[in-house]
Amino acid sequence: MADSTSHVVVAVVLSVRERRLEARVARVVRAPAESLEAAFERAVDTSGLAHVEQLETRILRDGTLATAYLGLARPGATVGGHAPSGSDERELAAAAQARLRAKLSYTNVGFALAPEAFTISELRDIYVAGLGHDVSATNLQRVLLRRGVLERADGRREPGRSGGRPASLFRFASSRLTVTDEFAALRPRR
Amino acid sequence: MADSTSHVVVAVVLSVRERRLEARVARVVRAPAESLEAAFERAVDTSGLAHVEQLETRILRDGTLATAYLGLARPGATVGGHAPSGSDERELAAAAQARLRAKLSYTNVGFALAPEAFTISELRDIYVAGLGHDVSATNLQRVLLRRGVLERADGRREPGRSGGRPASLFRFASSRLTVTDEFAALRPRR
DNA sequence: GCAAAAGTGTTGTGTCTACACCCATGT
DNA sequence: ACATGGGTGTAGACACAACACTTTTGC
Repeated sequence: MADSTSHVVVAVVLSVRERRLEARVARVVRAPAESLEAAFERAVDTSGLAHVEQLETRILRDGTLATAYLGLARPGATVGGHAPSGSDERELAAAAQARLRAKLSYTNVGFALAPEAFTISELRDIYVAGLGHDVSATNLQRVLLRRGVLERADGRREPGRSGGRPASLFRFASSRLTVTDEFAALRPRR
Repeated sequence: MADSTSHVVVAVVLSVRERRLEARVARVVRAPAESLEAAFERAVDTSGLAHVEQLETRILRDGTLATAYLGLARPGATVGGHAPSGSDERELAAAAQARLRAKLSYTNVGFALAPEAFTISELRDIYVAGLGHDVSATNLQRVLLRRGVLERADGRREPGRSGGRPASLFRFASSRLTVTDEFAALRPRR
């Protein structure tokens, strides 16, 4: 572990469970001549991941060189790994959370945390967990529809025993990361 | 170089010269137990750099593990290194450029490319080079002043022989990276 | 009918682009 | 006087938050 010539790949996988953002961590020593992606795939079960991106490379407190990746899993996916433990893992988990938080605002990355179809309230819970602050379902719907991130899906969700209007279902229009909020400032002239 | 156990730090330094964005690249093998920052400082003259951040880690085509950094230099700083050559270096330079371009829009990172004091036209040239598209001096001034990124400096620039109104000087309010455009969307409720 | 949950209408605010117009200098 | 470059005024487009109101269900 503390071998100064070895290279470790750390996977930080985030997902929303029970309205909370959960982080799981796994690490693997990259074999010589092994690609970073291959090492990552040995670290976690990538079949449950809807999005992966590189986070950062640093030297851990024990002297190991480590490259961290962020993975996003939809609810219910089996992820593996363990809860972050130790300063390095906690810092990397925090970095992953910060990255997710920023990208939720200006990309469609929510697709990687949401199920296939969902109501706006369910999506709201996911955004609240990911962003760490309250979000209005009303405005969330309007913003994401206007940006073309969401589209209506067939069917509705029947209300529970306490009643209420049945909710329509929505889905993400794309499952590939795209930047949706071209910055209004300093954009090219038409 | 192609030793699969060695770790290389690649510095990509961007600066604006003659209204063009120029990239210089330097690389260094990181010594065992050497920090990433120390290796970076061996690669380039950091005294001329106003901002540094990590770009990405990848395995180069020759099999070497490489961690790339982006450095930004003000005009006239002596940088060292060489023009990007080879696919890897060109791709890393392109990644650096993309990163700069995005950050110019929503941070104050322009401070790292601009001299101490400058006219709006001069700043406009820097933004045009960094963004790769045309920018209106009128709106650039207003956006950056409104965001508090720029402030007025003392003095004016005398016109050249072709005449024209003398230009006032401005400076960046801060020389530390800050995100200036909190995304209007999905921001926390007050 | 009443409570609960979902969704729409509407208003106000802020930030941006575009462009007309005014200002200060050299020749 | 006129050209040149700097800077301001202002109008219009757009995206957002906030909140009142309507819709659709269970009980």
